[in-house]
Amino acid sequence: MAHPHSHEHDLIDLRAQLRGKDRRITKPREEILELLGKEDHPVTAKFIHEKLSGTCDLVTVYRSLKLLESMSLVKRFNFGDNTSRFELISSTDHGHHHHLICKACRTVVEIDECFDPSMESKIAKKHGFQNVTHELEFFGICSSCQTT
Amino acid sequence: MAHPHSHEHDLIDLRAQLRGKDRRITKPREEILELLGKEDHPVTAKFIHEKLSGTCDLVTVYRSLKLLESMSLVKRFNFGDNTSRFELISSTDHGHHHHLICKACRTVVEIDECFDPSMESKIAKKHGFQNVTHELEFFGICSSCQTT
DNA sequence: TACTTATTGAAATAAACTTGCAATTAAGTG
DNA sequence: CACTTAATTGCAAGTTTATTTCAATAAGTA
Repeated sequence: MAHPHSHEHDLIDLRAQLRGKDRRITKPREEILELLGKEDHPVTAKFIHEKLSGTCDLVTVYRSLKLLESMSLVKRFNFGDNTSRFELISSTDHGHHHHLICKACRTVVEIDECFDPSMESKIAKKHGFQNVTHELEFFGICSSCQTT
Repeated sequence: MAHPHSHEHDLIDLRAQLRGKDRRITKPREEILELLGKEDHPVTAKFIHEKLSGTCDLVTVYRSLKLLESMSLVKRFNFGDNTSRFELISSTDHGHHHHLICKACRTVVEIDECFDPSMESKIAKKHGFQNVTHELEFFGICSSCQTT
């Protein structure tokens, strides 16, 4: 699920959301958004820092990602290796989609399928929770790693 | 979802699986299994170490959990805070169930519902993956944290 | 341009987890 | 039961990921 030119759109979103909030449009924030716009899968802060090769500090990457996440421009994922991965929230699915991850080589495939949303509201009602969302990831062995 | 006396059963499993494998039944391993048998929800290595209060080192807890996980006696979960949590695999559901976590107070509720398993095989076939499993967790705001 | 203050970089700190190695101990054998 | 052997443990040190502190920098504004 590529995001062809969505990063342009996200830069507009960034400017719009920052305006009048005592926040600033900075080079690192723009660069991180632009880079995420070119990536097809969630990437780590370290990966972003390496790709940006010295234009800003790793600390700034962490801070920027946290900000972009709080602005709902970026979504944080967890693939079970205790490392956060980040993906641009696309306007088409509002960041809601899932992944299929190869347990051997860590290849990631984007998944469009999701289950019946009524399950979520059912669970919310049953346990008295509000704003119930879910995180769903699939794990398996990809075709190239099946060579036994 | 409590595990009333299942820890006894798991001690038997532990002994059975270790026997003849150049592995040993040790006090820390037994104690960790017993403790997990009394817990209703996934707990962190740190939590286990504190509960065991000095009977063994935190390093041993990490190592034991890794072993128990590899023996399929314990399952590792990830609730998005970059910390592994561990739960005894119950004989009834083979460790497959999900959780509803309060984003505010981190309270955990066990969930029995799951989606149609055909979705998994459909995804496996579509992308040429084998042994496809999934991790699904729900997040929301629990009733006591809704006081706005 | 000058001012104000959000943001950055660098170093220090924190938290989760792993590794190396000597000391300990489980479990088989005589 | 004592003896032997190697798996396991504890402790210290090391990794990795992420956060905090604070002086220096730079974005937005008058």
